[in-house]
Amino acid sequence: MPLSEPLVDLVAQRFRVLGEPMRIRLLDLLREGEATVGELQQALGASQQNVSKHLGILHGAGMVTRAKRGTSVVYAITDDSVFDLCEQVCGGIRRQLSDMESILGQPS
Amino acid sequence: MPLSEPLVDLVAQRFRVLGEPMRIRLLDLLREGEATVGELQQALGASQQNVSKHLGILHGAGMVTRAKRGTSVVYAITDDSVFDLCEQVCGGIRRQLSDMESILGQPS
DNA sequence: CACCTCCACAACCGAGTGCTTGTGCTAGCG
DNA sequence: CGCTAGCACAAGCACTCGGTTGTGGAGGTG
Repeated sequence: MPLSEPLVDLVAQRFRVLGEPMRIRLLDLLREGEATVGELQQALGASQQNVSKHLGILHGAGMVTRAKRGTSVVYAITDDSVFDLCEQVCGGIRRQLSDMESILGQPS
Repeated sequence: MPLSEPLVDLVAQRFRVLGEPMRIRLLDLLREGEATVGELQQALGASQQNVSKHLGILHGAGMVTRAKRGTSVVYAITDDSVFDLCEQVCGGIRRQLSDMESILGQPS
């Protein structure tokens, strides 16, 4: 049976959140542990406002947690299952690359 | 160690392809087997050009295969692993919903 | 209290994208 | 050969979105 329309929208919205390189990089940095906005900003070399904006989107999607510690704000991964998604995607990319190489390796 | 920049872009691009409701619906329809553009168009109630365009994007990402059969073009899922991704996302959505309900079910 | 740090929110702009309209091309059919 | 069906490509338009700039507020520090 086909998926319901609202569920389709939710799934698409979730994928769209992960469809930005900077957000992928933020999640990848938070993979090693919690970090403040300043630390992430320095690690990425981006503006503070931009980093904060993307972190807000990730927080709105429930993928990261926000906690105030002193004057700083600490972000952390909510659920490690996000990395399973990235792992599957990386696996798919590797598979396509190997297919490409096997084709290029045997010219007509 | 952090992910390399080109890999981050590839992963984000892949997620972005799945970040459109209509493409999710197309993959969901193809889940039951191969189908022509006209069949998918009728099932979705969308324009033929729009369906063809999204199918082209899915084909460019290597997620569906294209084959000409008579005057029609038949599309099919390339790799079933795409559905594992959707399953994980749906699982995450269900988890968040249950968390929301558990919070709303216990008012302060 | 004055000052600075750290961060989030809002407005703006340029680029990307989804959808529509229009068109051309290929394959079957009488 | 003329005609239709089925599909992909291209241009145009409206919308979304990512990035920058500007600003305000919360929380330490002297």
